[in-house]
Amino acid sequence: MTTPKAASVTDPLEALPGYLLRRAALAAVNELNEQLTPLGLRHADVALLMLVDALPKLTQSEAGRLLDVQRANMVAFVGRLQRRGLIARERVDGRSFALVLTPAGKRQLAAAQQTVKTYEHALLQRVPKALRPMVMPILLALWKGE
Amino acid sequence: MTTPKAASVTDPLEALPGYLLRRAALAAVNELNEQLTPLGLRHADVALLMLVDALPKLTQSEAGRLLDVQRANMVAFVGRLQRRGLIARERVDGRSFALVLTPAGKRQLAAAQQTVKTYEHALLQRVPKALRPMVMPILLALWKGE
DNA sequence: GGAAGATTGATATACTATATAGCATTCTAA
DNA sequence: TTAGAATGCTATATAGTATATCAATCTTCC
Repeated sequence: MTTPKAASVTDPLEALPGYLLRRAALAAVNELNEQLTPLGLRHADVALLMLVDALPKLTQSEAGRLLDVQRANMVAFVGRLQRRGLIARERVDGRSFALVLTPAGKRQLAAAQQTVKTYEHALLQRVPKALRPMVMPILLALWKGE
Repeated sequence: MTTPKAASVTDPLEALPGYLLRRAALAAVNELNEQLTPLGLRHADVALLMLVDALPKLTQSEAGRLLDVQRANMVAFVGRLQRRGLIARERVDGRSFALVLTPAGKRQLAAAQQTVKTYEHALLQRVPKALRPMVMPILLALWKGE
């Protein structure tokens, strides 16, 4: 009788909440990215589009702060979406612009929202019903300490 | 009276569990990495050390599968820890080796474990006591659907 | 026992995400 | 009005991750 291997082996990392948090997040983001590929978008793109849509007159660096993306990295990020005609920059100031969605951007966002909605729903669905109401409070607490 | 800005703005992304999951995980990993810098380790290093310690005779590519790291990327990863004298490779097969901790590796791991323990504890502490027992089940469910 | 296919470690390579430093321009506050 | 802060930007570096491919070795099945 051979010793059963990998399958039955106990991974000690799975006892660590921080590790689970990271693995769960990676798996989830990858899944979302896959589902977004038909739209030619990545999760970060959709996040920015949603942000710009929800917070009109949002500035490029304000968006960066909300998304935790360096000012320097926002340039190419926004630039790419602008080149694709999804976002426009409107001077609001001698040094900053407000980001706005173009009509095409709004359409793309609407499509992406559908995907995201389905994805988020499926994600929650994985959690046993009884625990589901605790998901958001727990994740918020883990992120910001409430 | 001016309109209050960024601080009071409602970020629509914060209503999405998937987004919270990712942000929480990023924040947590960054925090752990900071706490590990005195040891010259990154979170992934510690994960591998823990794995190798807990699962003796673990093979390089088995470790990769558990950590979800491509075989190709395990080469440099393990190589770096080997070059630092923390891990050794023992031929077990014409084509594969088992990974084992060197004495120095065991010492480094012990130190790292302390850091990790403190970190994991602080992480859990952020969650209100009543919700704490649900953290692990929820994260496991989000990751693997139970 | 031998051939076909799978597995392992490795190399090369590329792409994404992210971080820092520095710069010119513009705004804000003392 | 001047000192300091903020903004967008460039350049650059690093970490993480992905794919394709290779030679050597192992496994399976006839």
